[in-house]
Order: sequence, then structure tokens, then C-alpha cells
Amino acid sequence: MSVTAGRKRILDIFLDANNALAHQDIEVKCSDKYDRVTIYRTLQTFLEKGIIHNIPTTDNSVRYALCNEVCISSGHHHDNHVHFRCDNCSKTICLDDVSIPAVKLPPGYSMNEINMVVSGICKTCKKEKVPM
Amino acid sequence: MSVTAGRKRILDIFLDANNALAHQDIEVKCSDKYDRVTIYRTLQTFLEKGIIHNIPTTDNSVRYALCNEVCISSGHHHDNHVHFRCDNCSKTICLDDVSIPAVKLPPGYSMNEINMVVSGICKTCKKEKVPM
DNA sequence: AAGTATTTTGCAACAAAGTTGCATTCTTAT
DNA sequence: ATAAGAATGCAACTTTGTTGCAAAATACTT
Repeated sequence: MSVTAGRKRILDIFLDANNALAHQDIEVKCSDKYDRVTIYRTLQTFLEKGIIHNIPTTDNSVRYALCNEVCISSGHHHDNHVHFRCDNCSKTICLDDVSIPAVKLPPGYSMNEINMVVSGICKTCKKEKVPM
Repeated sequence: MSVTAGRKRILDIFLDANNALAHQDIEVKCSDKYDRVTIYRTLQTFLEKGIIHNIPTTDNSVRYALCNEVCISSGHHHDNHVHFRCDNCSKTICLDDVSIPAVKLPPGYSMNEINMVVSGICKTCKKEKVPM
């Protein structure tokens, strides 16, 4: 996997962000320097290499977040943490400390991955709304 | 809310399907009779009225499924069941009997909705692969 | 049952999102 | 330094989703 300016840039954007990013968020931040297509391909590559993981959404805008060490080191990539989407600021973040509880599937089903997304009001927004 | 032929047809498509449908699935089945735009608007209306709920995906194709009675009767609409997506046949279904386990969020966060999607191999596909 | 008000639909035009092929440029390894 | 391989940008295109508006269908009133 080649190290290129574009990939470094996109990685930096992820490192700077404290929340999950949609393709569009990245495009906004660097489409002056890098082509839309390159961004699509870079995200795809990062996903395949396990550098980022994707978080399902209900609004046709998949979001991506950096994988933490645990997530990368474990051979095949399974995120085990809960994601949180704020209804107020609409940021999506990884709750690295909250792991997904076990579920028991009906007989006949076998499990591969689990995804859990909780929505509500995040810490930051709550503070701002109830100032004291 | 008016009862129209188009809405009846789309409702029937959901009733016939034993899995969650994406916009596209519906379009394939009735775009000869109803306009693409009508389908978009109908799905939107069904969502608002609580007739269907949507299931987040990781591939930019939100899926919709009929709500069961519990889900409709409870005033504000919160699905509490786990969704299952088969890696083999790629159908998504509601596991109505499997309810989402509780999670404890970090201090400062408040919860509104939870979404849980499990992927793996479904009952039907497992049977077909291991025939005896 | 007829007429009116309100909703819904289809069309057209558009905007946004995502994909593909190919020639050029950049990385990497020799 | 060079050759092989990988990544990029561009252009063209497909798919997906949105909006305004006139025509049609539905619901409501009497």
C-alpha cells in the first residue's frame, strides 16, 4: 500500500476529527486538492485495510471512523463498541468504552458481526442546554 | 391519509415480502405502474405514520420493514427488536422475538433510540448449505 | 349524489452521489 | 536511475434523491 499525499491528508482529517465522518465531510475539507473519485477510492482502501470502519445510518450517509488499536490488531476486523449519534449536533462518535452486550439469536442463525447505534443527546450538547 | 391504489400496492409488496425492502426493491416491483417519485413519497409517508420503520445499513441503502402491532400501538415509535442481515442471501429481517439488550451509556449521555443490526448466516441459508 | 376542498400523483427538470475506463503521474523496489 | 506497479485525475456516465407545478384522484360537506 503506497503512502501518498492524498492518503496522508485524509488520515489527518480523521485524526483531527473527534467524530465519525461521511464521505461528504471529507470532500468538503479537501476537494480543492484531491478529486472526488480519489476520496471514494481512498475510503474504500482504508476500509479494506482495516484503518477505518463504517457505521450504519438510517439516512443514506454511511459514516466512517478510525479504528482503534484493538480493532486493528485483532486479525479480522470486528468492532465491538457502541456508536452514538447525537440528535442535536448530529455528530456520531465511537463509545470505545461501551461494548456491545451479547444477544442470543434464534436457533439456526449464526452471528458474524454486530452493529449498535444509539441516538440521543451527547455530553457536550447536554452541557450547553442545561448550563448549571 | 388518503387510501390510494399506489399506497395499497406498496403495502401489499411489504406484506408479500418476508424481509426488509430498500427503495429499489419496491421500484423494481412496481415502477411500471407508479412513478419513482411516488414511491419515495409513499415510503416517507409510511415512515411518518409509523406503518414502516427503517433499518440502518452500511451500504447507503436504507431498508424498510413493516411495523408490528406492538410497534404501532405504542404511541411514539421505538422498535425494540434486533435486525438480522444475512451475509449469504443478503436479506434483512426483523427478529421480532429478540429484543435489544440494555446498554449503559457514559455519564452525560441520554438515550433516545437504539438500533441493532446483526449480520451472519440466516436459518434458511444454513439449511441449504448443510443439508443434513 | 354533486360539488368543493384537499391530497396525491406524474412529469420534467434538476441536484447530488457514486462508478468506470483510461492515460498520466507518483511510489516503491531493484 | 529505472522499470514495474499503484494511485490519481479527468471525463463521461449511471443511479439516487429532490422540487415545483399542473392534472387527477380522494375525501368531505351538504
